[in-house]
Amino acid sequence: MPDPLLLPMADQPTAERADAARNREALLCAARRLVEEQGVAAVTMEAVAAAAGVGKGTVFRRFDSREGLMAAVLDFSETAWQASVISGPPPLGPGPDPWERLLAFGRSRLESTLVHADLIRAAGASGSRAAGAYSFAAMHVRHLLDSLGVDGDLPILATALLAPLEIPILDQQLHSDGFDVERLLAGWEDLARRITGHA
Amino acid sequence: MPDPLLLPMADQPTAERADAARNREALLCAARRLVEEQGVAAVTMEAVAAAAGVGKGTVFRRFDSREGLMAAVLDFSETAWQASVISGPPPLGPGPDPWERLLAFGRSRLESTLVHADLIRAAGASGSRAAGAYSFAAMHVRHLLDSLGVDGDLPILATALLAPLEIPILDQQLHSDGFDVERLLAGWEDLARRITGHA
DNA sequence: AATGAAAACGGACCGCGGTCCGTTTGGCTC
DNA sequence: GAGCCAAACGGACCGCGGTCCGTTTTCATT
Repeated sequence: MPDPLLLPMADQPTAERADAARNREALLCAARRLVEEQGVAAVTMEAVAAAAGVGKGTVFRRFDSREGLMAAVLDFSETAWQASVISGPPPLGPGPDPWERLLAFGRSRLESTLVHADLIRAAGASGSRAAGAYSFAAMHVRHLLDSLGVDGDLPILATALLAPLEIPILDQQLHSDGFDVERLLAGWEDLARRITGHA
Repeated sequence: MPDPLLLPMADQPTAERADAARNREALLCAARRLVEEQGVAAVTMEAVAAAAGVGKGTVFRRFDSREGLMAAVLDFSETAWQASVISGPPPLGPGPDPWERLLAFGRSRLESTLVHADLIRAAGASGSRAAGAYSFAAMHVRHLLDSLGVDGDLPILATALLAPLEIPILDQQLHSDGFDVERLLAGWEDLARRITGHA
């Protein structure tokens, strides 16, 4: 019988077994290498499995699907970006002027999305949103809007601001419509001005 | 030697051969039936080919890919909707008040997108945009914005208005964030008000 | 009607994402 | 350390999207 004094520790429901954790790490590592050496298209589940020295079934057990694996790879880069938004230097990081911060956010988000475009596309539905109720970006924008004294349905307005920066919309504008990045950025800042009512 | 007097007629480069046209029709027909009887997921290229009584290769020859086929099926419904926007009854169709028309457009577009959601997802990148330089919807919104006297980069502003009505964004808001359709619609109208500067 | 070349056809074939299930392994308890 | 069970493993297997290429059909020309 387990000691009842040890039970209330309430660690996570069931931790990951040692071999499982090791394999997860090896797989993520192999996937990252494949992405940067041969591009996203070359990242086959079988290739990743082989590169990590495990069976194909294991990849699926750890990441559910190719999209899940891509999302995990993406998360790696994404986390660094989030950190610079939360605690980096102004104007992107915390600073006195929310408006400047919003502009910096838009520019940074646009760049970051374009850099990881292939990965985001490959991550499918998991490419844009995080695990929690709101994605990090939505929460942040909502917060900035609040700081700017905007009133209205802030979660919805935040989405309206983020939507034109999502990959499907960017793809259309850049590749079908032929707009260039400068124009998109200027347009986005205009949109932000109209939504916030900022001078 | 071909008669030079007949050459300058300049009909379309090369018309579709009779059997090809017949098969295209049969395939589209079969695909539509499969969609409405068994859902989009059941629409396999092989299934469509079998239902139309042709070989699998023919389906690809006519529609390039599954996405292409889906886009063709979608186009069928889409055309009817476009007609009602162009020449239907107000407020969606032509009328005296562009603002009311814009609101009607948003509502109608949202509904239509949700109704065909599965098909649009299956049509991938071809799901949202048309063949020409601008999709029909973008052109229409751009025109309405112009009628309302909005100034700025109208193509970009039109995209900003359409982006929150695209499937990926709707999916996130409806399924991850848990917003309901009423709220999305109210939010969109607010967005339209802010963008146009309408009272 | 005969003919010849371009276009269309069909189905075998390939690669990849995803599943299944018999086998192995890690980490408990005694 | 022995023994047990849940968890993890691995690779054969399946279905589908997409390609390829030898065969058939259409149609313009004569």
